[in-house]
Formats: sequence, C-alpha cells, structure tokens
Amino acid sequence: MRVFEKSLKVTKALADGNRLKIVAALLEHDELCACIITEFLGIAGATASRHLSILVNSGLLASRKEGRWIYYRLSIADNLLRAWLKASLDNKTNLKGLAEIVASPVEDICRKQRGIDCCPVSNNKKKV
Amino acid sequence: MRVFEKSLKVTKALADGNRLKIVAALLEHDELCACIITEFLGIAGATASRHLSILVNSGLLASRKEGRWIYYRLSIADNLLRAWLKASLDNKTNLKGLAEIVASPVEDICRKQRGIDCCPVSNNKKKV
DNA sequence: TCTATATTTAGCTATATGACTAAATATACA
DNA sequence: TGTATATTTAGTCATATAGCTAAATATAGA
Repeated sequence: MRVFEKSLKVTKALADGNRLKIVAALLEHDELCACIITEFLGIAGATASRHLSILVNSGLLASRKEGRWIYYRLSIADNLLRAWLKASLDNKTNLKGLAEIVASPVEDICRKQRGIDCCPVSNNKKKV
Repeated sequence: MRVFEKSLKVTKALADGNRLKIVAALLEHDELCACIITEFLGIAGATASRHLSILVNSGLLASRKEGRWIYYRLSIADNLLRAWLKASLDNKTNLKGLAEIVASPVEDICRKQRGIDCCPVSNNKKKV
C-alpha cells in the first residue's frame, strides 16, 4: 500500500474518541485485554472489539492470544507518530477510571452482569 | 479545549483523503488559493471550501484574504505532528497534476467552465 | 452604483460509521 | 465430550459526513 493510503488509514483509525482513548490507555499500560478495554470505554464488548480490529488493521495495535483472552498492545513503527501521540495523549485525565479497573479485584472487572472474572492477575502490572 | 479533544479534532480533520491531499499540497507550496485547491482536488468549489474550513477549524491551516481570493497555508504549531505529516505525505505522487495547475496559464486554471482566470500569478511561485 | 466572480452557506442525498443485540466462534475446564 | 465464557461477526438503526447544486456574501472594477 502506498504511504499516502497507509497514512489515511492511520488518521481514520485515530479519528474516533474511543479509539484515541484505547491508544492513550496502551501508552500507559504495556498490554490490556479486550475485556479491560471494554470496561474502560463503557461500551458494548462487540463495539470495543470492532474498534480494536480497526486499530489493528491500521497497524497501530497488535494482538496476542492467550487462552480465552486477547491482549492488545501498541505496535506503532513510526517514531514521529508515536512521539506525537505520546505528547498528545499521555495525560492522566484521559485514563480516568482505568487504574481502578486494572487494580480492582478481577471478579469485579469483566462481565459485571455475571460477576465473574475474565482477566488473569498478570495483566494488572502497570508500566508506570 | 483539552489536549485530548484538540488532538481528536486534528485526527478527524486529517481523516479524509481530500483533506490529506490539501495538507500534502501545502507542504510543497507555501500558499495556495481556494480555486487552485478546488481544481487540484477535482471537486465542487463548495465541497473544497468545507474541507478547508474543517482544516482551519482544527488549527492545521490558516487563511489570508487578498481581494477576492483567499490563500491557505499550513499553521501546524506542533512540531512532532508537522514532522510526521511531512514524512508521511511529502511525496510527489500525492501531488500529481498540481504542478501543472499552478504553472499553467491562469486563464486555464479556475472556473474552467467560464474560461476566466481567478488567481494572480504571484501565487505560482513554488517552494521547491 | 452595477456587474462579475471567488468563496461560503444552505439544503439535499447517498454513503460511512458507531452504537446496540443476537448469533457464531474458539478456548478452558469439568 | 459438554458446558461456560471471552471475543468476533452479522444484522440493524441512527447519526455523521462527503458530495452535489443553488443561493447568499463579499470584493473588484467598470
């Protein structure tokens, strides 16, 4: 794909508040599983999943499967883009509530409607 | 406005092929008037005007009025963003046809349907 | 002042996109 | 193998957006 189309794909991927919040969260936390991100955004899991696939498809995110869980992390190759995002999004205000979600007992995190945990504790380690 | 919302406004402004082409054109040419940009994009003047207003509103472009003409130029304060855009868009392929439009006799440039010029020759100087 | 014209605004239509729910898929574990 | 569950896909709906034409606005020049 030409550079122009690739850049357009990136700007389109970044042109949504929820997707920008996902990037902001992953600038702070090395890896986050889909359910944590869903909880953080406060939207339906299916919607979060689509946002994540758009980000992966644009090359901004990569995913890793571990059992039932899928972990997402940044995979921004372009240093200038990464630097701009870091400068633009690296603000605690954008992550309101995330620390609590990551730190709270896993039983409370995901699938609140069922009250059952979804993510292993290993995911709770913060970058800081 | 918070940094996050400002960044979102920027990514939304950049999330369109025609607007990205406008930015690419202005990375190469210091100033371009609305009619040149309209001709370059090959779309209706009203549509180009709306794209330009979105870019101005996001802070990426600034405009200058001179008689009947309005000149647009980049006004990207953020050096990281400017650097990324320059690296991503500064490619001759993105500007196919622009050089001809800028260089061609002004009578042929704008308002092709009327065959009358619109932009002063002073605008034809390239940055290079 | 009157006409010409570069640009913007208004109003419309078609498509794109983000949200949801429900169904499908894939994996863990009894 | 059978059940539970994390995630994705499919399908639907409402809103956002990009395109157009036509009308409005503002300026240049006769």
